[in-house]
Amino acid sequence: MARHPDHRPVETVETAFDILDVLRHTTSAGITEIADELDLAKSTVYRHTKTLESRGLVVRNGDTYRISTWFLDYGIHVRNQHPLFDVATPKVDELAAETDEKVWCVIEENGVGVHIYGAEGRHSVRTHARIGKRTALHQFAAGKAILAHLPADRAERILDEYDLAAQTAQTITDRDELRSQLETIRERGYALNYEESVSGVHAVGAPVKDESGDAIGAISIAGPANRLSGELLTDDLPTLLLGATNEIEINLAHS
Amino acid sequence: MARHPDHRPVETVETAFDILDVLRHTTSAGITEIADELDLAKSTVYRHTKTLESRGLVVRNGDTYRISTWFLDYGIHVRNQHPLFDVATPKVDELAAETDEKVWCVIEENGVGVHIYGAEGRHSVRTHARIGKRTALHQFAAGKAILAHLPADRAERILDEYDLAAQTAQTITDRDELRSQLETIRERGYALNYEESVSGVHAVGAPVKDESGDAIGAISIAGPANRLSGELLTDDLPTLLLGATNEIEINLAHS
DNA sequence: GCGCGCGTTCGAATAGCGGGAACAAACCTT
DNA sequence: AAGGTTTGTTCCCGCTATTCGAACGCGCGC
Repeated sequence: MARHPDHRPVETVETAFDILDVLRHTTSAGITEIADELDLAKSTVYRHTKTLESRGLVVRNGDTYRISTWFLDYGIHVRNQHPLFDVATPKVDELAAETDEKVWCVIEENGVGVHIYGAEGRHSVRTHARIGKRTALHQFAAGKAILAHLPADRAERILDEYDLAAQTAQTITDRDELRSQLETIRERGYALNYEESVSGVHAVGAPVKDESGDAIGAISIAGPANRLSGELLTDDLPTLLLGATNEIEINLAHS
Repeated sequence: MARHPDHRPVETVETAFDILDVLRHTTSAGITEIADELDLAKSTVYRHTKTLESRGLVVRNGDTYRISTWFLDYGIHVRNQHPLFDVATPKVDELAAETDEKVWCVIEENGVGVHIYGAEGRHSVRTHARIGKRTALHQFAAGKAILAHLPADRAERILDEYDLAAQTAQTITDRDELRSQLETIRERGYALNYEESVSGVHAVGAPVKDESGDAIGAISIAGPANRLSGELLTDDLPTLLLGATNEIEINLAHS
């Protein structure tokens, strides 16, 4: 495990997923449209698309194709078998009912945060977040909570890779500032987000750690900035949230 | 469109998805395990898996791999952009709140029913249904409602293909019986399910039709057999349900 | 400590992928 | 109505990229 052999990827597989990516971004597209976009011969795209269609992975609608609900089956399966899902879901529901705000369960995968479950409170804010949404870890409360509780070298490598892109004017883009925030987060156990991912939205996030103390995910509570402020944001909600994540960690260890 | 050209599929793509299928069924597997299952050389599986990993489509955990949450992103995207999703979701929630039972939104794709959204009522039965679940149309209320409102030739072709496999002892396996039920369903506008998909569970299903009168999906209400019986099952719930699907159809036409 | 089993690497052979050109049908435009 | 444009579809050839099998090195457990 030292050398870099030439690991050339299987190009045919890459083009297949390139095609699927085009279909994912364009809702529905035809053969020529895809071929133009990817700079491939029509015949190549044709054969690939027919292959995917025969597997049921894309669905034909007249002369255009869209990706099929098999991906929903694959995706929900992935989510449901994640160790955090079963134990976190009921707690997320509880938190949403108690706080009346939007509550998310986020896991870490390859250095990004993935929203795997969300519960609506009665006064939930509507953001563009949705199940499956991937967000850079430094841009939101749950992500920062995860980042702060990852092994130091992994955290640094993740920061190297994603380079602190800004999402709003408040997003932390300075590495030193982020480092000191992460330190604070480690000390008090939870993270705050002041309009760093969506303007007008504040949030609290707390990590869910495994036996070795590394974060495998996080839970967050988000709401409008004017409602989530003062002691509610810095005391009441964190207390509630930490209680929940603590319970989740215990259940996680015994499952 | 008469001859049978030799439509040979792209085999490399097929093996890639064969690998993904193995990973989907086994939670997590190693290179050799996959290679044995598929009768492929270890080196082939190795290269494919590394390709999928470099795209983030599978995730490595020590020496085993699992499929990644990208499929959740793909899948939820497919669901959200389905025309039925946005208009059906609020109605499904309403029905669940009003009836206190489990309510599902199902769409038809390639002759199978796909559960794309479900809402819990306070007394929901727990079945093995979940988002993304695919079910043969003849086996459940929503599916029969769809089948009854598909163009006759398409419906027949679907029945040819799936051959009326039984799910419980009550599942309709006789084609003539099914045909006469579908006729009844067309007349009264809704379908009933007496333990045909899950023993102990009854359900009502009604189709959602597009402008041309063909079903694109259906909504169903399911609950324990002893609670869902008598006039509730044959009168009250159908009335409620048909009101909802009617509204959905109107909203669908204006969107 | 020895061996089985795992992931990993390499090279070689061939089959299968990709491209381009040509066809057919549908669709506008005129 | 006719011709031009664009689409999906088919065919075939050449070359490359995929596949396989064998060999290596490592770690785990018997």
